[in-house]
Amino acid sequence: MADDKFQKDCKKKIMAVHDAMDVLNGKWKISIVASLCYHNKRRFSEILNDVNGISNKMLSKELKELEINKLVKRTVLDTQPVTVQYELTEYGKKLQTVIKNLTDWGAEHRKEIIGK
Amino acid sequence: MADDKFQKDCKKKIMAVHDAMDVLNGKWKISIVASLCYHNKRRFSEILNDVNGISNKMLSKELKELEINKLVKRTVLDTQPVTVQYELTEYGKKLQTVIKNLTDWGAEHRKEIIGK
DNA sequence: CGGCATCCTTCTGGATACTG
DNA sequence: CAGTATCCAGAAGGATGCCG
Repeated sequence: MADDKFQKDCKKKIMAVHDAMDVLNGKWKISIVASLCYHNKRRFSEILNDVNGISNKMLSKELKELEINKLVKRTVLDTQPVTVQYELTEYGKKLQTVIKNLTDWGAEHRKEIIGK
Repeated sequence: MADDKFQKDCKKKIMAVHDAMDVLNGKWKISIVASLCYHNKRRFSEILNDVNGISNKMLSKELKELEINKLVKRTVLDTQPVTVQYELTEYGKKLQTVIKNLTDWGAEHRKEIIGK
């Protein structure tokens, strides 16, 4: 039946979404990507300041995971003392649309809660 | 300086994204929303089947949280035995764009990993 | 500056069984 | 069918201190 095919298609899509979220799990990962999305190149301490409430341990850990998943590129500049720059890879940049949508939705959502 | 304003704007946007993810935290919430996004009206056991790997406990819990945050509407139909229908609220439907973007990205991402 | 190591608490979520 | 209850392991994540 065609229903069957439709059903299977939906499951596939839902799994795709789940896969996407697998890479973006953790309390801060999306915020980090957002920071890099809005700033292009960004240093460790700058991201630490961008993302409200994150600890250096978590930033370090989640950045590493994002790097492993090829969303983020890490560059060490040999200044004194050491400076490290992070940026989205071409692949990571494909999330920009998602981030922007989430930004809009989040801003609206905030109004919705504060409104009460 | 204008730089200062830009910086503040970015922080606001990043916080908005974080707010959004606050509502969508948990391992399964986005997948559940995706299921309701692609199916419109959906029963408890159907979602259980849609979302691969979720337990009834988690489904129940996360649906409740989504309901509290006004993303999902729950309707009990008085059939025998009881049937419960879930659907996105108008507000929740505003996430459809995000879900669709994530679906596309997730599908691509899957290729990327399997390709290796 | 950009981390890593350690400790410790809280939260997450799976398995299983039970209820109206 | 649509949940709830309990039990419990392991993961997440905060605080703090140390290092090149």
